[in-house]
Amino acid sequence: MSNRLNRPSRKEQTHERIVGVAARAIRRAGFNGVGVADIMKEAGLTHGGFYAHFESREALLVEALQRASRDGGAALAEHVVAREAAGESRFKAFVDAYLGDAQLDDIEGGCVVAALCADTPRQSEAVRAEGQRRVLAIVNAVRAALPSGAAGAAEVVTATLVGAIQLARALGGDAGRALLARTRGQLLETYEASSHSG
Amino acid sequence: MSNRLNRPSRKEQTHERIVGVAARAIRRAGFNGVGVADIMKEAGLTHGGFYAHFESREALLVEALQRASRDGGAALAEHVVAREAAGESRFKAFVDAYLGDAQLDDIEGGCVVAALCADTPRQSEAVRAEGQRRVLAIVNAVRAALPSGAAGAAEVVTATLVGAIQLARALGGDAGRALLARTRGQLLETYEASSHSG
DNA sequence: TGTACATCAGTGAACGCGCGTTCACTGATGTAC
DNA sequence: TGTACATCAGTGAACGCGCGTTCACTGATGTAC
Repeated sequence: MSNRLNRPSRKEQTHERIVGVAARAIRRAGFNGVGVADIMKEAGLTHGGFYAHFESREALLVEALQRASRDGGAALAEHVVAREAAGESRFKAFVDAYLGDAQLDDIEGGCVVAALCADTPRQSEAVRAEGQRRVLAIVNAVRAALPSGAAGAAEVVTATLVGAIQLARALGGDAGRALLARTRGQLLETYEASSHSG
Repeated sequence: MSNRLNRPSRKEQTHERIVGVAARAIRRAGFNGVGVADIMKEAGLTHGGFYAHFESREALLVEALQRASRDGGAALAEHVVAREAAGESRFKAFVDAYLGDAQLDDIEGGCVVAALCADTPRQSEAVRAEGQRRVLAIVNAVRAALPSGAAGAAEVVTATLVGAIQLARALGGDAGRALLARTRGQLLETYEASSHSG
């Protein structure tokens, strides 16, 4: 709990720091790629204190998914707002940010659904449930960014965005950047045009 | 080596059986989700014999990726050939097979790129290199299935297919099936139409 | 066809290691007076 | 403001377990004569 000035307590600050580290770690290394001790060490702590903050490793994974979604969404929204203010269409700003070359190497700071959705069906019930919420969240974000006439395409566009980033990362380097560029072009052509004609 | 009748030796048969089990296991449970002992047990063997067949666990992963790609591709091709013979367009047959409802629950028998491409950047150099080849292979398969006028869209369509299957599996159940159905419709509308008009 | 022997695929115990989790303890924090 | 004490966040050693890997051995296979 916070103290009476509503400032986060020391423990709350530590808790948030651990979750923040974990949110990046699971995107970088996957659910099974980092251990409790790694995360605590990266947060500047020893592993023994972990269970004062979380009931289990799995409980941390659930919090980390939410946090990664929040952080990733915030970064994306910031980018979109800036580009929209500069006169770009919202959809173009969204697509350029989501499929930007900077996303190729920034797995740990990027979209949590792209990084982990293929792995959520293999996780425990609690993690799967949180994964479902993260998928719905990104579909909604895409719907809000689409031209109004194309709102029905939110799921397909989300699939394209998520798939393209994954394929580009798997290819890496120039081949990955080329795939991203082609996908950006195709998405804008398909869905911005459809909103003008429909 | 094979004997002089060119029949696979006992050891070769066992090797292939292990690789086949592993090809399914990595799709089901992920690269980090199954151990050497699990795979050997599922192949009806004890874990001690593993290193008579593979230099390391990683070497098995590379072989399993190739094998999963071959098996998944063969199943898909069979389906496409049958539907084409029944008068369907190749692209519709391909999309309906790849995004069929049966794919929702059949992760271990489905597309290896959809199951594992998000995880390959986190693996060793050898596995990543094999992952790149698997991505190129599926892009080529999609290109061959696209209407000739739309061949340039092979990468975007692959991204959509891979992303859609992953999102559908992460959502599961009715929501997943609905996403698949919408994506099938949208892909046919977008790319079969474009081939008629262009 | 039958026997003797070399080959070799597969067994199962053992290894060192890192994992998630527990717990008795420490030392800093912050309240009470 | 200063001291005494209770609280509690974080420490670090220890646990049981399962992992990838190794290796001495076994028993079946198949060739030589």
